[in-house]
Amino acid sequence: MKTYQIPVPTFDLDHTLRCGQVFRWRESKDGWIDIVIKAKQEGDVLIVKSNLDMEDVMSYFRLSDDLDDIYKHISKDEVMNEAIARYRGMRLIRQEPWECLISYLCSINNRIPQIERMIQNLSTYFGEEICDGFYSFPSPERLAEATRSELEKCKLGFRVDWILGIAKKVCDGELILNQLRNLDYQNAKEMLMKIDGVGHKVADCVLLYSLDKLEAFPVDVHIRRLTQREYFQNQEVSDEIIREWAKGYFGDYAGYAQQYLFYYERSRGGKR
DNA sequence: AGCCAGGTTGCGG
DNA sequence: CCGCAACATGGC
Repeated sequence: MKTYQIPVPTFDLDHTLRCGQVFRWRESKDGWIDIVIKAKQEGDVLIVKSNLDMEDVMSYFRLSDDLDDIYKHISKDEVMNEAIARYRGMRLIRQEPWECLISYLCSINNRIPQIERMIQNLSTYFGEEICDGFYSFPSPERLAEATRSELEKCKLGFRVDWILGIAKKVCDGELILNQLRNLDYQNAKEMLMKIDGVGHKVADCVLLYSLDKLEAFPVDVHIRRLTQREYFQNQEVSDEIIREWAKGYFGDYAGYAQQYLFYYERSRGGKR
């Protein structure tokens, strides 16, 4: 276990881990913990304990993203400015694509606590025990050799066959997720959407959260509700219209805008 | 009890 | 291209 103290100019660990993009981090008395990483923030310093190299930690938290420049690009209106003011320092996280894909398949027509439970179940049933009580996310190989009824124990619902199918594709080399990084956004999205169970939303999530496509703008119920209310005068417009609008309105960093708006919309509970 | 949740698919128009 | 229901699970 190595310890890093990383100076971070514009960064907020709490917002970054609470905004709904990752599903395995837990908050404890002394900071945050994932399977192999512990992290806490003291002022402008991020303190990390992990076996990872420093550069991997920097990469994971996207500490090289120029947030102030990104804010300049997406600060288009009062709604966006309010979201930025509230969550200043929130960064996207660069996730591992395989885990990201399965995680967002679990997100389909689901709630966050249950998504977290499914991922926890998958890990304890099919992952490897790293240290007592902590299990890694299962490998594609391990999931591909699982039976349907074994997977059903994880309470995945109708997602079981999709997940099995994807695991097999990855094992066969038919789907090489990291390769999609080399394609542009449109082409990578087309490839992802050939996968059974992957539509626009899941594809955009995987592209944004794990494949560095910052223009991806995942449209889910919350983003749809907020966008129609704040930008379309309560008109009902299709998701395709919303995606096209976001691309033109927010530009290359639409994905960052999406994350701020998503968190903003989800945490305005009760406030009309 | 019925509706909804970080949707997708397959169907009929 | 559009809208629509079904899909498994669980919380309110």
